[in-house]
Amino acid sequence: MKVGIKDIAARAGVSIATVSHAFRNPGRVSRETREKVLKVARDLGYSPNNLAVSLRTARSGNIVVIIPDVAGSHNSGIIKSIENVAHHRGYSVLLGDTQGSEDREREFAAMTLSRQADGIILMSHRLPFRIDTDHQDFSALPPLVNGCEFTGHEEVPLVTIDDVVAGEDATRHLIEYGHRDIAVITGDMNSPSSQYRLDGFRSMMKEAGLEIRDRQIIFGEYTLEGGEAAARRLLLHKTRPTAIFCFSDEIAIGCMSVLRTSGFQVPDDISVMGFDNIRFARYFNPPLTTISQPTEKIGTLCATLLLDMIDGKPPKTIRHVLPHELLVRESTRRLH
Amino acid sequence: MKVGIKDIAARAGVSIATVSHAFRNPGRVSRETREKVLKVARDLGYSPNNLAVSLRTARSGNIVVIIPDVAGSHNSGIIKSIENVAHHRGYSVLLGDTQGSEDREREFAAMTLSRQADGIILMSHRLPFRIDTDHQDFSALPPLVNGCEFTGHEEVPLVTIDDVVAGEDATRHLIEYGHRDIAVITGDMNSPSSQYRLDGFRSMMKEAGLEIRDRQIIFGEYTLEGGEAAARRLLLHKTRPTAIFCFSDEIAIGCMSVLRTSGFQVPDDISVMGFDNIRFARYFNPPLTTISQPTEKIGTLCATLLLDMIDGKPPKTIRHVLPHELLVRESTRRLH
DNA sequence: TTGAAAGCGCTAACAT
DNA sequence: ATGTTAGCGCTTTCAA
Repeated sequence: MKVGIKDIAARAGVSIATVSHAFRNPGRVSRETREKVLKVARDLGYSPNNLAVSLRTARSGNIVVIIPDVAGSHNSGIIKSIENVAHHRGYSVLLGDTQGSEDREREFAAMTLSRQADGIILMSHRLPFRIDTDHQDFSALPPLVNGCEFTGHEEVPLVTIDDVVAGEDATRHLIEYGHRDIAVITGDMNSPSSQYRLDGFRSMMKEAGLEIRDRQIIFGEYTLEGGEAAARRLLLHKTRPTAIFCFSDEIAIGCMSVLRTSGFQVPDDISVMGFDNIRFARYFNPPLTTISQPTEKIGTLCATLLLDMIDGKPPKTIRHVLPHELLVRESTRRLH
Repeated sequence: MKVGIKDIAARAGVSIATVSHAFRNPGRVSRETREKVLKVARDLGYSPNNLAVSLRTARSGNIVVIIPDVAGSHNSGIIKSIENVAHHRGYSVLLGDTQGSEDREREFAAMTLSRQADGIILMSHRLPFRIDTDHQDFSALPPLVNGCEFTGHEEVPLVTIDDVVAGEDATRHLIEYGHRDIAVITGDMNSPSSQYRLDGFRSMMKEAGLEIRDRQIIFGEYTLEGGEAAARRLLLHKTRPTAIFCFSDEIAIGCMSVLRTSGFQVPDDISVMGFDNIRFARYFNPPLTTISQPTEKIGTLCATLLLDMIDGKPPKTIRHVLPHELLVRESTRRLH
């Protein structure tokens, strides 16, 4: 039933080596034998067993992307562009949705050790290997690029935006709009990018001589529900901010929904600022002011870098900082 | 550098068969040898070459999900739940984002032929195989389950909702709210589920004795931009509908955004109804009235069915119709 | 231009 | 309980 290279060889009256060459090394086989082989292959409905090919060539043709949540709007955009370049270069992508679990990060990363994947795109802040025990040094790591997050290892190629500056830009916008009482809703603070954004917020507030009330910094998580919960805590207090800087658009959307049901108008009563510029941001009511991340470029660059590494071309630059952009729409309002 | 089963065998002073058994067939090896083997394996940093295992066992441990757009909110939710059950059952998922291209559907499906995947979850309305030529009959197809769409082949296990009834339910809601002038914005009409929804709309309108103006059926596509474009066409005409039934939430969101910028209030001037109940639907302003699809259940069932098939357990039921639900929120309004 | 043969790393039937 | 051995399906030297 399942036809292999040797069935073709038998039927075409050539050796299996010739069949193999006919496919991968057309130059080493005469035109006519090649055509004969190809025809027989077609007649027999042959399709190569890539497992065997991979075993032999030590190249699986897969890359694995390790990401906390496939369904997040920002993430799925990145995945899509990764898949796109991978496909163009003949690779498939294995999906590693970790839900933030370090165990699962490790499991997925182990697919390179077990030869099921040739490299890793890691959207996490922790390296899924024990450098000290599993690997002697970084050169022994499988091809790996770190996207959007920073593991703390300078040796690992990195694709990201400048979260500190982005945090500053967002805050500056609010300040320029006359806000003095600015709250922030962070995402998971285990992630360095969240810390950087908060650093940016703090430095800009300080620069403007504005006071930061600890109570107005809500440590949340990167979800719609996180935004809701945080907004509720914010509204509870006697004094309320005039603007809220949310560390993701999803947080902002969750937050705005609570504001609305609590009777607040955005931006008339409270300005809300997001982060990411997910697809939905400009469609929201009101359209979301946000920091735009170059989602597609991030995915494309991660994949390109990784595939180059797999091909033996180490990246010229280790640290790739892509430009972000402040997008002022209608969820923030100038005071007075 | 790369340690294999035979390195362990050598170091532990046993045969490679014993090493293999120590891992996969612990009962067939004495306690002490097994422990010795395991220890050596750990010391040497052994990790099995799953390519070799797969080649030998003829089981890749991968399933491929073929889906038009990974980044679509409805889709990514399904993928996430597929990934979840796959992972629990020891499988990985290969991502097949096709952007609607039939070629790419075929390419991804071919991964089963090339043994890189053991089965397929197909979110498309066309079978990526030529039944006549590639395969004699359906029993020769690789394990396959069809999700959310219908290929027209009754033999292929199917997980879906009843789109006709869902279309009727949506339309009935609008009619019950007093609307007589109802427009619809469809998605890609190549997809049978779109056709079914439209069938449902038509039959319900007819049942209510309401007139359907052809001009008020806009054939669009399942995107935010599709919703925008369709809404513009709708608004252009002298007479306007009082309600718009959109075939996806994304369409509805695009549509509402155009309504808003054109000065219309939703639902005061025009009611808008979505479909899918994506995560964002209830957070929208106004919260979206929609038909809820059991996203997670769809993914879970698809994966379970497929994995069972791979394990040699053919599904008892071929056609799985999951319940949908009308969710009345605030984007539709009772007339008068 | 073609073929013989070794072997990628592992599993599993069979033998001991 | 452990070992021997024959492959899984293919690529790739090396020789003819």
